Amino acid sequence: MVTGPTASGKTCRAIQLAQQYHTEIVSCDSRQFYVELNIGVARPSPAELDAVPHHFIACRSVSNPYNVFDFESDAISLLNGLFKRYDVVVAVGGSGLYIEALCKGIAVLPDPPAALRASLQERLAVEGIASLQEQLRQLDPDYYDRVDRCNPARLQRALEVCLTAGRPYSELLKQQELKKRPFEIDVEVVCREPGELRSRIDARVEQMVADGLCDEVQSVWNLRHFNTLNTVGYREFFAYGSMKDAMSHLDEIVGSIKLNTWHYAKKQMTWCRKKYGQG
RNA sequence: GGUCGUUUGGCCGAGGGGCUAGGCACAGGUCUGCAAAACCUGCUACUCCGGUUCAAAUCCGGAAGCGACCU
Repeated sequence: MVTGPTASGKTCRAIQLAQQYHTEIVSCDSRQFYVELNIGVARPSPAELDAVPHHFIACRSVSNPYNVFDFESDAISLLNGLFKRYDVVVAVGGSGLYIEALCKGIAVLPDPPAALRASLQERLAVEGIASLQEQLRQLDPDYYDRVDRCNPARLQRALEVCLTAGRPYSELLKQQELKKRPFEIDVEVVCREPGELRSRIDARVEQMVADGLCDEVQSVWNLRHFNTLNTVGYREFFAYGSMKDAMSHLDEIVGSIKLNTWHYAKKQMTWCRKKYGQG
């Protein structure tokens, strides 16, 4: 497993390893799954994809979103197949949660009905966060004690599971055992000095623009309401009402993309530090 | 040289005698189905020197910087 912050050189390292072991690559990148997203998510180049067989690149549409659970089951069945042919398989990605799911498994939880999700969303808007907090406190006091109570996303998630299952979310999580994978996992974190990483990010953003990022954004403009497009490199354009409007502020957009990418990289480093003691 | 105005943290920016907004940046962190998401914590500044006052970033003088206009 090759991981690390964005723009650290994971793709390159993964290809190098895959060639060394004469094997294939499984991508664990929550944005490179999508066929519509290429330049802005730094998908490996055609030459790179050609050099080593890659899985889970451009295999889905933004309008048909994916989630960690789906990824975990797809990845495990894929790996079961690959391990019949290879002793080693290279996985690569910077999406921490996806990597954790692949390495350790993820709880099997009931699928909440879409209507429930929508109604929680509406309650949040109408009644405010306190209402969700109070309900969670009643339905799952244990989880209430340790969640980020000000985080609507977590509150909603916990509530939708509690309400769908009829049991506390924390209890369902506790029942999950860590899966023992039928293979060993070595994690390699690709590290860079902060200053160097920042320069690499800036240079990569410039390159994306030179490679046609604006055209790509234009091509997904009508898909912007999909959450998958709430992504650095795209949302900075969507903040403007139209592509034309955005283009007249391109310098500012490029500046925000660089900064937001840096923020993202820092969060990834925090995650790697906690999970793997590096980064 | 003169007149008027202005000076708030790394940056923007409110306030305007005691309670020291807010935002951004920066630093650290949380994490089991939207994760390139969402959220949390830290960071106490009022140009300088005097004065008035129990108390001054806030009022009064002066200095310096900046700006505008005048000569």
